Amino acid sequence: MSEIETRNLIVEAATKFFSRYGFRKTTMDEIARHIHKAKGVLYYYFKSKEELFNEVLKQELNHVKAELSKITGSHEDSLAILKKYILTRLKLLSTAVNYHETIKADFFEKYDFVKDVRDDFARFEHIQLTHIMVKGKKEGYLDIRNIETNVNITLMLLNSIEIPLFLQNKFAEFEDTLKELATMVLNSLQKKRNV
Amino acid sequence: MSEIETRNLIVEAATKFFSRYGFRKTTMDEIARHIHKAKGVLYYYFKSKEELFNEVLKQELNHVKAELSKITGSHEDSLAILKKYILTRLKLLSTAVNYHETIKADFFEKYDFVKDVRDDFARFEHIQLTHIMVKGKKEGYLDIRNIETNVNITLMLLNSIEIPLFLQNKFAEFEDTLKELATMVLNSLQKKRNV
DNA sequence: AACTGACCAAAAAACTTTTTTGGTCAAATA
DNA sequence: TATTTGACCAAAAAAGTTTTTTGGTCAGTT
Repeated sequence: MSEIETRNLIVEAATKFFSRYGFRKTTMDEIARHIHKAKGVLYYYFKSKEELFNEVLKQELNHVKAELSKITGSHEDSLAILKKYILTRLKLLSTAVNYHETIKADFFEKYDFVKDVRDDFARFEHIQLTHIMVKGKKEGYLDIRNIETNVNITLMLLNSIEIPLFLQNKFAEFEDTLKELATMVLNSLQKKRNV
Repeated sequence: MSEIETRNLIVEAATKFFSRYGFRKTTMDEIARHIHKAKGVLYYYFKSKEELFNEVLKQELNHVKAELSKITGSHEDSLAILKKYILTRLKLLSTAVNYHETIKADFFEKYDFVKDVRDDFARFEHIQLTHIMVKGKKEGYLDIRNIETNVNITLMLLNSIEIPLFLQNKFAEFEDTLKELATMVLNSLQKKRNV
């Protein structure tokens, strides 16, 4: 079996178990058994359990990044893009259970080993939102003096509501409200003239 | 010693210990010793440790409520009131450590016994914000179609950011940004004419 | 009415034993 | 040479046990 195939099988199986049981409750042995291999082979492809989890998380977030990139790159106007971005981001992340685990860990043990992947995602989002807002300003839709500040506040809000939504399972309860939330964020950035 | 005096002494001492060590690590005996009384006397005034903590939390939140009421009742225009309300709310709650403990508990054990006090505070805030927004609409400052929805979103945001701010100790880091956040919320509700 | 101090059951903490698990590696396979 | 294996080990987690602490009670005192 080719190296890449086995590696993929491992990540696939790991994704299954990590998603269902979480990092701690998943054992390397059960991942190996699931693909009918000896446990040792996992260590041929991955340095440690932490690195394997890292890879799973990375792929989970890569999927989100790919979808969000599509939105940012589309040819709609920046208002529509921003609204779609916010709603899609929340929708996609709501199913990213390994990502949820890492934010939950912020209150407990801390998963230091996922810092790089999470930082990468944070940087990605910063770039995307900056891009959208610069575009919006150019097009005259958005009334933003300090783009950096507005990007940071928007990201802070988006990150903050993840906790009630994903960790306290209020996503279903708030799903409709989220549209209003997005509208509110748009509203706060939109170019208008004071009455 | 009069009944009310002793009761106050107990609550005062309890506040001290609960604030420093939290609900679980504080013992009824040390509270009693601190006021040079036998432990049994605590149970003359309070049904249980939980009820005593409840009283401490209640007073903590009553202080916040009192300050916020002053703001809501002031004679400034509704935009200024709303901005002050948001900033003061966050500032005051940032020092309410027993309140922090109860939101932290949402991720762990759950302190069911504080539900009433917290619900009461939530209702209070709902009323205050509704009042401010109704006033703002009447005065023509705010452009709000559905007040109920806007109140709920604003509260959801305020509640959400408590977690990074208070539990992950990012209050100092974000303190300056909060002003911008308040401005952003105001902006989203303010009456303007689309360009 | 307000308070005490001895008392108890239950829970938490501390300690011990047992089991599981992450990780290694020499040898086997391909 | 590139993969894979299975036995192996130290360390950690889990399970089990003992000891200590603590919330709560109550008969009796002030």
